[in-house]
Amino acid sequence: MIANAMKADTRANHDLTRNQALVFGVLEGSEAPLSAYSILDQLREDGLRAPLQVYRALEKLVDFGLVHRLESLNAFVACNHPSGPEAGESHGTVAFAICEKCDNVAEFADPDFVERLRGWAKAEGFEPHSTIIELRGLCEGCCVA
Amino acid sequence: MIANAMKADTRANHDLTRNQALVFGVLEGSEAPLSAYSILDQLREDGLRAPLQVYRALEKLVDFGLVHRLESLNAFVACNHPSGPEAGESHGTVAFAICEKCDNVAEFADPDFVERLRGWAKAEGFEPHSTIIELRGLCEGCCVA
DNA sequence: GACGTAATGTTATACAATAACATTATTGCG
DNA sequence: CGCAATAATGTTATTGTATAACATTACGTC
Ligand SMILES: [Zn+2]
Ligand SMILES: [Zn+2]
Ligand SMILES: [Zn+2]
Ligand SMILES: [Zn+2]
Repeated sequence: MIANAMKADTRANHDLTRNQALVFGVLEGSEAPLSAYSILDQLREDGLRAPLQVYRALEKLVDFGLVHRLESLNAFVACNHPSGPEAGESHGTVAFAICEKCDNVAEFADPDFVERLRGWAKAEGFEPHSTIIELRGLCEGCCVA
Repeated sequence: MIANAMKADTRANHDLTRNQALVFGVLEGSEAPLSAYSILDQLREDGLRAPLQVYRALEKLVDFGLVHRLESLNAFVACNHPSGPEAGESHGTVAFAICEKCDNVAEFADPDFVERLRGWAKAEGFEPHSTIIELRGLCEGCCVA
């Protein structure tokens, strides 16, 4: 699968440490976003014992652009951008659509939308260093049901 | 002051209970967003003892549209929409620009980019029930300094 | 006054994140 | 290699955020 090859690449590019690789692995294998503590629970067998070990790995992974933090959930997801993590996106603005029924998270970036936000900021003299956009609701599958 | 009169009106319209009025009062009097626990600290003299008393009041105030929750801060602010709380805004989409130096929060609503978001959602079949937009950065005053 | 509903008070607990400190790899260089 | 700088790890304790569960009290309505 091409997407997996790409992910393996970016992972290698960043030379993930053991803990980072473990945490990233759990997130990659999960459909839904996960809290740091539930990640920890899945890594007890691998020797992780303390929340801090997970939080430290997450911090790096977020820096690398491999993982996103969802502020409205206090949870984390592996990057699932259509064009792959870091394809010019990792340092751009991303938006998330979070289904409250099935926990699916769709990730997207709309340049026009971002441009409009930037326009408002500029007019106000506000200098944004990060932008959080999270839609909560029902995904297509859960909407009809 | 007209703004205060307006706020008093909306407060009266909702017939705030004692605890709700106390919590709202603290938020109105604060420049920066406040956590539930720091609100509680300011209300010990008034008889409040437990976090739940504050959280319950906050839940109602958010429902009324008098208060907003900032997801990226785990904190709350009194509504400061230009046209006043509930001026057609309370059930619309609002965005926040949060200064990380002085803690000032600017609240704004841009119908155009809300429309654009809605367009994306519709195309994806996603039915949003709430939208979170938070810009983190430096406000005009802190930007130059 | 009896009933349903909403608000309140209280205690205990769950969940999320960081502080502080000791230890161990890794890397780059003289 | 020997050594210093840097980054990653491990561990314990603590702080901060939010809710569960249950008992009680006020309030509107018939
Ligand atoms: Zn991404
Ligand atoms: Zn869904
Ligand atoms: Zn508002
Ligand atoms: Zn500022």
